[in-house]
Amino acid sequence: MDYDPEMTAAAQESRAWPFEEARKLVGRVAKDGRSSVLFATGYGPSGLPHIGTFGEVARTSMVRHAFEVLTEGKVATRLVAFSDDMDGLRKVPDNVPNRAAMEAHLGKPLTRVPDPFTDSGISFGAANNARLRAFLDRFGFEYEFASATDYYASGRFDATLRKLLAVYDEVMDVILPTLGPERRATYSPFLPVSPSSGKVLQVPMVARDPAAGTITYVDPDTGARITTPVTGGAVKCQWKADWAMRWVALGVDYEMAGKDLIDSVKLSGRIVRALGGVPPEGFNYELFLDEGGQKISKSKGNGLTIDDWLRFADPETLAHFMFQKPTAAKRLHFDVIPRAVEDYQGALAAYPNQAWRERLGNSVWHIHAGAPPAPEVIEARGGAEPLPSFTMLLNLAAVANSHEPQVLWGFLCRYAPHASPSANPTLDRMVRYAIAYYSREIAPRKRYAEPDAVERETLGKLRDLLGRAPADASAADVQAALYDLARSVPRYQDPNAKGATPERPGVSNEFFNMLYRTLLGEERGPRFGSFVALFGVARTKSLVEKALAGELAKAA
RNA sequence: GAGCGCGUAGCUCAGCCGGUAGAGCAUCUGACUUUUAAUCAGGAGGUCCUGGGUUCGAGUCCCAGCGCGCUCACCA
Repeated sequence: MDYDPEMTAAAQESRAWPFEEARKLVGRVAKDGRSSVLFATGYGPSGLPHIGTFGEVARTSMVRHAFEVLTEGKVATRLVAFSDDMDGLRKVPDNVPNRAAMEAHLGKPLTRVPDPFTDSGISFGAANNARLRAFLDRFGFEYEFASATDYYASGRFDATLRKLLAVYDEVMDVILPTLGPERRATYSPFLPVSPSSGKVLQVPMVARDPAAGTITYVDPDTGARITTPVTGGAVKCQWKADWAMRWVALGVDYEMAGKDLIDSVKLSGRIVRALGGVPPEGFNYELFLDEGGQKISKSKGNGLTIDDWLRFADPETLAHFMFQKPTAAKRLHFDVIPRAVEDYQGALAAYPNQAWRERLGNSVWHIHAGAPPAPEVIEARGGAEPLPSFTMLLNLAAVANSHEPQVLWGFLCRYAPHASPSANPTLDRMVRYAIAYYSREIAPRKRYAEPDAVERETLGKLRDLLGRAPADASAADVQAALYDLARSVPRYQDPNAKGATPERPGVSNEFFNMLYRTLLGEERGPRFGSFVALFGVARTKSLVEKALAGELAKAA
């Protein structure tokens, strides 16, 4: 891999946050002269993959790439996406089917709970892991997936688990002062998996033997006194101890976390020191809030899911959102998507003409690991033009009242005759996204007006006019016919219109506004002749008939 | 109680290493169109929360305060 000297020079001074983060690691490497660093992200598969998990992987990847540039590729890097899938199922999620069946598995490791979404016998933990990986793969992240269940069972944690048992008292000294009296009575960094019920138990230790590597507890279901090794998957760690144990066992150098975990990061760091290790670098990003300013959480099911976002925009736009100010709380809901799309496109368009200094602060450099694609252009007005903005496409979808990409393409081709879905794949995706967004967010809010007597009569004339018009009537012809129709209705006559004469009155805006209100459910709309030409004479006629039958106003 | 974020135009926000305050939307004016919204040109609008400090110079850095909000204090 070659690095542009001007770029690496600019990187040393860049104040973009991924570089600031990466510099912490540069210092760490300089200290002990090691040849590789390990980045980690955590994931709890107790619910569908969280948009925050994507954010964490995206942001960590940005730091990783910044680090590689700073060190000119001389230090190897790895990124582990670690799934805490041995955690006990605490609560049946609200958004799953077969909730009653799932109740029976409360307390068991997530990899021992059947997935409620499928009948394939796969576990809930494994299924959610697969869902997360599918998305990370779709975006093209480079990472190694790791399952806690596998790591525990395979013995990869055994050495560190024994060490944890040896420093048991120190760990208790770190954790106990932070707990309330009730939990303090039962706390243990080791959570044995009950051989009788299969549940992950939160029980106090009655004895332990560091030399043998065993703990002893009383099984709450059977009352039996059980001695078990802490190794080999018989025991899982309580999560702050788990985090610390994992950091030490894997040698994690960098892991970021949400600000709700600030205290946990501190405590886990102290446990790492008790284990004789050095806690990883990292920082705390602000949380994502829903529309009402509440923390987005999988248990509440509020806020956007990854799939939600991808119905309306490319993954890159979500990565762009994640790049922006990770230390500021951000509302993450449908309304922010169009803006993220436009900002991303703007950043992509600006990139080629920027100096390195600006490029390294540009989100697209970080999103695309230093190699952003050339922005797509559209042939129009005899030259290459930037793509129409997403809000413009949304406007088009709204005024065209259409759920079909072809109708939008009809409008677009008037502006750019040489554009087509095959020549402009990005634009084609945006058209589909715009329609999806329109259908989801805008169409349901339409309010169709019930036509009054005069309006009904006028619409009746319009229906007859459309019935007589040829199927391929031009926009101009329809427009002219509309004006003539409106001229015959006193309500819509406007003697003050430009070019109006007493014999041939002008037409007031009120006529068109009436059409929009009754036919499109909007206050404003497109040039109606153009709309008819693109939407189709027959379809417009049936739209008018529906309005006359009161179906539109009733449905809304 | 502890920790964190935010406070800039009517609204949503940007503002990089301190150098005469920006964008989008909304609004207003004009052009164009047979008076409609995929058009164009232009205008108006700000005590950058407050008070100190550093500086030749502060929206930006430091200190204190006010306001709003979130998170953690059970679990992960």
